[in-house]
Formats: sequence, C-alpha cells, structure tokens
Amino acid sequence: MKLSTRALYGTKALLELSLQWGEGLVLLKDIAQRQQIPLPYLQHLIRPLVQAGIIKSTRGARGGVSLLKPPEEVILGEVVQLLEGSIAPVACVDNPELYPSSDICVTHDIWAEVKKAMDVVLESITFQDLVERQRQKWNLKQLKDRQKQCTNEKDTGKKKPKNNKEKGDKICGSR
Amino acid sequence: MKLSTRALYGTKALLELSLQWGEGLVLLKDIAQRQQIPLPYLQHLIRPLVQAGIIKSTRGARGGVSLLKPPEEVILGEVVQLLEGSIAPVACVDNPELYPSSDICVTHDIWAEVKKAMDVVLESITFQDLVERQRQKWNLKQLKDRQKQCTNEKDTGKKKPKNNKEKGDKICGSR
DNA sequence: ATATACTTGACCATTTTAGTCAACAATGAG
DNA sequence: CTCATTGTTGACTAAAATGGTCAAGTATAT
Repeated sequence: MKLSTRALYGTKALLELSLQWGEGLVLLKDIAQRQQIPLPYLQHLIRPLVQAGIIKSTRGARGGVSLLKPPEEVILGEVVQLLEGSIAPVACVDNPELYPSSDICVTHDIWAEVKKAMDVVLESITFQDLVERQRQKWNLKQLKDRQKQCTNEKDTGKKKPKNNKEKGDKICGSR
Repeated sequence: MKLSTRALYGTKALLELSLQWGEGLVLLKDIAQRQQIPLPYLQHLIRPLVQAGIIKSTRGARGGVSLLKPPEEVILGEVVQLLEGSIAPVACVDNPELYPSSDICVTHDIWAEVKKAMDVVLESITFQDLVERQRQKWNLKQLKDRQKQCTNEKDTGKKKPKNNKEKGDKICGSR
C-alpha cells in the first residue's frame, strides 16, 4: 500500500509551487534541489500535471513552471490521482463490471470502504491548506529554536532571525 | 496504493474459515478451490496468520486449518497488517525518527492522516462482520434470483433452491 | 505402512519502480 | 543571428517487488 515516489515527489513539487504562487516562474532545477528530487526524474513525473492543466510550463531562457490555478483550487486528491493513478486497494473497486463476482464479494465492499475513507481525506485538502500548514510549522519551529537559544545564551537579547531554507535534510518519504 | 494478492487472498481465506467457524478443520485445498487461489501460494501466504496465532493448523490425514479465535475477535486491520505489512503510504509515517525532516514536512502529516483514515475502517471491522455481510448478500441474491425466476416462469410455483457454490466466476481482486 | 496434509526453503519469470541519457524544441539576451 | 538556457520527448535500464512454482520434509490417522 505504498505510494510511489512519483506521488510523493510530485506533491512536494506542487507544494513548492504553491508556496511561490504569484511570484512568477520557478525553475525545475530549484525545486529538484530544494526537495532532493533528481531533476531528470522530476521533469518526467510532472508531465501529467502539465497535461491536466494544473501546471503551466515555459521553455527557454528565463522559462520555468508555475501553477495555473491558485493553490486553493488544487485538490490533493486530484493530484495524487494524476501522479499515481487510482488509489483503490484493488482494481475491482474502480470498475466492478470487469469482475463478475464483485456483487457477491464482501471483501470487495470492504476495499471500497477503505478507498472511500482515503478519498474523504485527500479530497478535503487543497494546496492552500498545505501552504498554511507549512508556514505554521515553520513559525512553530522558529519559536522553538528561539526559546532554545534563549535558555542556552541566558537571554542575551540577541535576535538571530532563522532562515527558511532547509538544505541537506534527508527527504521524508524518499527511499 | 494497491494491496498485494497476499492481503486479498489471505482475507478471503480467513473469511472462508470464519464462515465455517465451529465446524472443525477445513482443508487448504478446499479454500484454494473455492476462492481461486493457487494452493502452494496459499500455503505460503497464510504462514504469518498461523504464527500470529490466528489460525491453527493440523498436519496429516484428516488435518486442515481452522480459526483459533471466534471471528468476532479477529480484526481485519490486524490481518492486513500481518499479510501486507504496514499500510502506511510512506515508511516515514511508521517511524518518523528515521527521517529527520519529518517534523517540518507537511506532506508527512498528510500521509499520516490518510493512514489514520484507513486504520479507522480496518480496525472497526471483524471477520464476524464479514460473515454477516456475506450471508446477507447471499440472501439478497437468492431473493433476487427467485423473483427473476418467478417473472420468467410466470409463477409456476416451482421452487428451485439456489446453491451457494459459485464456481467458475472470475475472482474479484485477482490480477 | 501408507496416503494425507501442512511446512519449509529454494528458486524463478514477470512486472513495476525509479531512475538515466540523449536528442530536440522553444525562448530570451546580447 | 546565435547561443546559453530551460522544458520536452522517447528510449533505455538496473534493481526490487510481486506472484507465484517445485521439491523435499514432517506429522497424523487409518
């Protein structure tokens, strides 16, 4: 029941784009570096998103990619569907007509319920939600770091604003 | 996000055993035939269930397998876990400590929510539930078949009780 | 003894995954 | 115009996972 790296990387890439919504084009190279995704792989995996009209891409010098719609209109469920295909635990949940015994098979119903539960979550989340959650996380972390600093330095009054670039971290979800 | 055939087959096998709870030992051969599972494969895949103490097995003539606990005490979630391993969409959901960036990664939180939603469903279902659902399905089907028969035969009064063996059907979930 | 059933370990073909590489096409800057 | 830049496309591939099979072994009832 694992998601492929496509869905994981793709979601992260879209989160990057969402965070920079309204700031023009973003280089795939930069996304790849920030999210630790092999560039040539990223170039391939975003294809479905471009074709579905979620991402706009511009070639050539000063080119790049960007969201085509505001983050609040991009549904996580739709994105995962595009990157991963159906998240149904079994194929017969998607098209029961191909499986004659689906209508008398109780396990079929169960897997359909599992899929439904996942859908409820994925369809309820937009990339704007992700953006807000991310910013909140950063704020929390900043706060915690500052507190730690204060206790360490016995409250010297020095203020070191923390920068948001998180480089070199092992990416959660990569294998 | 597909389940492996192990989880699918294993669940079906346990459903068979649950349906025959209290009726002594069941032959793997019979389960394999009824659920269209290759016998040697079935023999392997139920191993974790035996080791976990969900299934009891007896070798030799007049041997077979059976449930060790009543179906209402066998949780679907536990079974899937045993057959499939964790259903977490990404490994870092299970052990965030291995992934340093988990605490600042919003996508991590999302996949954790997805897993939680699946867990709620899977942990709430016992094999007794499956048994009851299955029997209800059979009853419904019987009813429908009888109605169809009546309209076809212009109510001749003839009663052909339908047998429950569903042979030759393509199994839902098999690839 | 022997037929019956589950057990165990080794093995294997196919498919999927996670990429890489190279050639190409479009675009802007100088 | 041309050249560096940046995304596009298709072919290719190593490694892992999947979905089994096969054979030898062990326990049990008759």
